[in-house]
Amino acid sequence: MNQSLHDIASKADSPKNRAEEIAFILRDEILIGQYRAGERLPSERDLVARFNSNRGAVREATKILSELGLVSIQPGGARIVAVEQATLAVLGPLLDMREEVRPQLIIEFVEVFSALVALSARLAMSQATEQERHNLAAIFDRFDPERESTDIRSIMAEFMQASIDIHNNLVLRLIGNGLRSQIMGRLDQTTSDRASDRAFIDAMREGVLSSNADLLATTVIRHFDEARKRLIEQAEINPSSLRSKR
Amino acid sequence: MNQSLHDIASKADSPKNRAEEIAFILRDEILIGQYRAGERLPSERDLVARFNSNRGAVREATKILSELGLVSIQPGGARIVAVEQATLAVLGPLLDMREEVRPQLIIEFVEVFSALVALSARLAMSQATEQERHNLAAIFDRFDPERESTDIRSIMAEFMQASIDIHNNLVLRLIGNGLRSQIMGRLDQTTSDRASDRAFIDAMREGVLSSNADLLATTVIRHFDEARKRLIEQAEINPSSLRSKR
DNA sequence: TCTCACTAATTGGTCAGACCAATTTGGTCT
DNA sequence: AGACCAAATTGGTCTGACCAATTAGTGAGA
Repeated sequence: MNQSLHDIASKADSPKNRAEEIAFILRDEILIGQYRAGERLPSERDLVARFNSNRGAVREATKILSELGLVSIQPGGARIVAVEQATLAVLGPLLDMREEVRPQLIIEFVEVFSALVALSARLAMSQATEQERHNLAAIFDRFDPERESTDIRSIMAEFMQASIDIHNNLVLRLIGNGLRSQIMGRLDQTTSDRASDRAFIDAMREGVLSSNADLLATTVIRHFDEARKRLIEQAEINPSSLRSKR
Repeated sequence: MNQSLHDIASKADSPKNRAEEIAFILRDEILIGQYRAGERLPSERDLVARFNSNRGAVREATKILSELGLVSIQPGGARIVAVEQATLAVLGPLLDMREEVRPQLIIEFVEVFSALVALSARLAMSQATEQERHNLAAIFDRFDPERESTDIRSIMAEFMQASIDIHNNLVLRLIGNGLRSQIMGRLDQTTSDRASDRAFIDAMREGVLSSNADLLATTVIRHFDEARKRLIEQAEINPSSLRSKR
């Protein structure tokens, strides 16, 4: 019955219908590299035969792939597009499927996320009311070094969301949505230095309460920098082709 | 015959088939606010009647909307989702359709883009070979204060792409793709101080050649900050509901 | 009058088969 | 080799049908 917790936590996307089922299979095959960029996707009729389905469903599936930016559909044939031209929505599947690139990809995510959280913090500080700053600070009070459920990662995520609610930058919000839905929930549990976490959290709370955007932003960046270094160490211990071709 | 130039430049998306045609119309209606979030989308059969089409095409259209994150399709009916939960792909249409939010949206874009270019510059500097730094610097040599075709904006865009090619951060690249396809080409021509532009470009070139990531990043941020301030001034002169609800 | 259970209508999901227009392909001729 | 042409392939469009799940409506009972 209650298998939802596990499913949602890890490999997230379960197809809602036949079209998505087909689309996800093809998507994964493309991400694995089974087709090379520029190559032709099998024709709709071939896919119908392969999946024992009908053209309607297959067409909806290829529509999805096209929307992901993974294929380019034209009369005469559909062609595979390089992953580098796709949308953020391929990140999740990429994390699930390509174990070799996973460590590197997570590091790259941290690099970007760090800058975005720092930016969001600055923007929020520049226009937060006293009430909003107070609410923001309250997020950090949830941190409890004893309890694992309140790890710094979820606090960071919540802080990101809350700061976005304050400055209300739609561009930042949409990017945040994409990153959250693709990455969060697919990250491994990592052990971090709780004392160090405590220090970061305290610094951030102080930054928020004193409306010190610089302190806040630099603390955010320092925290993610530490996380990044830990990730690099792990990746080097377990050398799974860091900095490899994708 | 050669109408492509104009079309590509402004309102970019011309539907490739009936499904996209329908999808774009519905998308725009949703973005305009014709349906409120949570409301039900007309049934597929109703849409068939309205667009004089068939269910296949209509279903492909709603599939696209679902992929954009604008509607949530379930057996029993499809519902409109809040714009804030969509993907980056709604930014372009939003710029095209909602004149009132356009200035604010562009400012928000600049805020985010600034941080991302700065990040990209830092990452590139941290691992660029001498050859790569040289090529990067060459981009700035294209700037010519006399010729309008080489404005600082296109140089910045090219620098962003080139720096991404160096550090090869996929997350950053995908976000960059999304922003570029949605925003670039929809920005108005703005007049900027060519002398000031010259100064920024020179500083960036120096930053690149001396591998001074801090100089490079702060210059990028200063430039976009100036651009942002100009945009705010323009928006206040032409007061089209800045900081309004979306 | 309200609530709940049941029924009927609506809706999305799936499927088969057909025709068109454009592209692609393969062969032919120069 | 290269240009050209005809045939096969491919995506685009359309019709009509049936199923399963949801929703909305109705009526019985409290």
